[in-house]
Amino acid sequence: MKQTGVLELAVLGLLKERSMHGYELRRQLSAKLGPLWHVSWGSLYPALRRLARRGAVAKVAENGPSLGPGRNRTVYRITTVGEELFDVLLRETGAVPDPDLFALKVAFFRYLQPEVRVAMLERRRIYLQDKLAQFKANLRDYRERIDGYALTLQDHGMAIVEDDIEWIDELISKEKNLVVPAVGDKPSSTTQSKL
Amino acid sequence: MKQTGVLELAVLGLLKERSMHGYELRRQLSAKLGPLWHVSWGSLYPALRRLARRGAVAKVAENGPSLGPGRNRTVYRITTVGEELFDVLLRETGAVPDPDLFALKVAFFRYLQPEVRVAMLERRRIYLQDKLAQFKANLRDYRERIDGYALTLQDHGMAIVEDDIEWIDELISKEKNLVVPAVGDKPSSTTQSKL
DNA sequence: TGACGATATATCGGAACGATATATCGGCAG
DNA sequence: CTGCCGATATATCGTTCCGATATATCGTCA
Repeated sequence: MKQTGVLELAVLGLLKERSMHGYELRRQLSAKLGPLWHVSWGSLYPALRRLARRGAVAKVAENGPSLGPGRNRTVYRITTVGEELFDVLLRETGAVPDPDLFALKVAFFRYLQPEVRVAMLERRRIYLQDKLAQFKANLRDYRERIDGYALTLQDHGMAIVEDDIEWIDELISKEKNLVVPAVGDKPSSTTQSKL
Repeated sequence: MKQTGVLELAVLGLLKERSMHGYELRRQLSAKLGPLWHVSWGSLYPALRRLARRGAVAKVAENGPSLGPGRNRTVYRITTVGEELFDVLLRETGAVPDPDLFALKVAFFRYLQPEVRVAMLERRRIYLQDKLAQFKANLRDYRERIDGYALTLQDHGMAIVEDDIEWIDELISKEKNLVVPAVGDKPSSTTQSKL
């Protein structure tokens, strides 16, 4: 059951913006994520089929001669079932250990309310902090028994996780600055954020 | 064909140190890499079988009553075929896009000569620099068309890659300091590295 | 005209994962 | 003493995802 469903979320989120065929789906995705995640054909087309089988996406009537290069295109649109599925997948509570999946969720943050965004970021923060603790516990137990290469590997791993946490914290504080001030607060023009 | 062979390399490298059964293989691996990589049973045991089928590992005669808790253990040892395979996999030239695989290779650096280590690190550096270029090109082309979340995602992705490059550079310079000075060089006691 | 690269979809085989099942052992709480 | 729990240990199922590869058409430029 490796149904992380990362492909599903990606496809649905993009089709939410507008209908597309597989090839363009991939282009749009790599525009959004850059080299962070490279979708392979061997996963994209099957994912599209799975979604179609589930009724989450549907083929758009293909017509008109000469629809540009490639010609043999199958344009998909998202259905109401798909919209609901997208919402479920996006809001899904849980640790989200897969970095690709988390990145995707952030890429679709605009579909979430600020509170939900913050909640998700804080969940991620806890996960990362836990990972950091695991690194420390591991080094405490095995530092003597591993060589310098394994050590620098884990040290660098920790540094990356720490960077991740810092980034998450920045995102959280940006989100909080966007929340409307409570009654009685004096809004200051210097706290504006233009994310 | 996702035969990155990351499991194969891991198992062979650990069995090179000493014979072990599956459960302990996993413990040793997580000691070496910490939470960097978590091997699942669903991949470890099949990998062990694949290696056995290839003749790279063999079962050690299992005997004696009461061999500790769990009891039903199958201890594997590496064969000469396995030693050769390990060498091939470890030295294998190529981009190594999979970070887990690269981490593993570093974890087994002690089995490589310093020149080979440096060559591998420099290959990795090129790969990362290329990735950075891809980020830049992608932002150049699409910056206007993506939202702030996608932007910060890619920015952070770049920062991580830059950190990675710095780390690689540190490793490279450490390796170079370990190389015996050329004839005519005055060895200085301050350039010692105790990696 | 024909070579070439971009566009477009499809499929195959295999690797890895998460979940789960099963069984035995040691320890310790009741 | 008994019953339960957690650690030890192996195994398998179903699914996802990947890399490679095949196939075909279109536009372009020599």
